Amino acid sequence: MKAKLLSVLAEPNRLDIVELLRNGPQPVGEICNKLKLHQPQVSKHLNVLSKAGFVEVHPEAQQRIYNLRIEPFQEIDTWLNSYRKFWKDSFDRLDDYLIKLQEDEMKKKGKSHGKKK
Amino acid sequence: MKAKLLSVLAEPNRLDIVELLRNGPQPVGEICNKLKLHQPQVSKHLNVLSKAGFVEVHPEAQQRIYNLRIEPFQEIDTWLNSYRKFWKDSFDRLDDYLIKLQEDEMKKKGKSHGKKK
DNA sequence: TAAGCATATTTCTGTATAGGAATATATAAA
DNA sequence: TTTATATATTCCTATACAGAAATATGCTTA
Repeated sequence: MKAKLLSVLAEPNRLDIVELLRNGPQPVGEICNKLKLHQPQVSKHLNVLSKAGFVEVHPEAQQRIYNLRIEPFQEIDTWLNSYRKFWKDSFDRLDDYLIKLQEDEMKKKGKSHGKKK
Repeated sequence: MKAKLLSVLAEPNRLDIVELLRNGPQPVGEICNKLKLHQPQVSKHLNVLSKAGFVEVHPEAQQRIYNLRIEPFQEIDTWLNSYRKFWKDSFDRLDDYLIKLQEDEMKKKGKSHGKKK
């Protein structure tokens, strides 16, 4: 995972553009109108998004229709996966803690759900 | 989803710190050594991470042990969810396209898997 | 209380980049 | 071929922020 990929989405207007494009492909003008941004800025942001692989463009007459590409999101998803193990461990530890409380308090019945340690 | 959250991870050294903390809690000095960073910079990055909720600290004698918190990652995960629908639609459209090719080519058997349109 | 280690904070500087304004390019229509 | 529309590009400026160096704070032990 490169920080560069995240930095592209870390700019508020750029993130807005990406979120807008979730609804489907849009020409530049539409994006300007909906987000109340000036055209040159939108073009520049789209250029950055394009270089990072977040969007692709399809010319249509004088318009240029931009749409999202899934690959970078999948890359982020894959990266997040390496943290899911960490979450699970966290929950295991919480689980251990709750079970310990339970045992300390009443020492009567064993655990009812999975526990690793 | 706030761009602010992503911007915190978009800084390379900060991302490195986060990735390091996946392996477990670490005192500041350890982080400095392992990442070859100067202590004041690490403290400042940790401060940013802390304010954004990515880490929490537990003092231990003169040391301060930092560890990851799961909430911001869950937030990112939730945000990514809203793009999974988009992926699915993308795959559906690819599916449609492949099916259409297939039909155009041989017009014999119907589809064998889910199709929305 | 003094001394030592671990960490935090402050100040300064350089750099990257987002936005504004003007202009260039490309396609379509008259 | 001129004009209009849609988008891209260039140049400039201001701001945010990461790193360096120096210093401050806090905890521990003698």
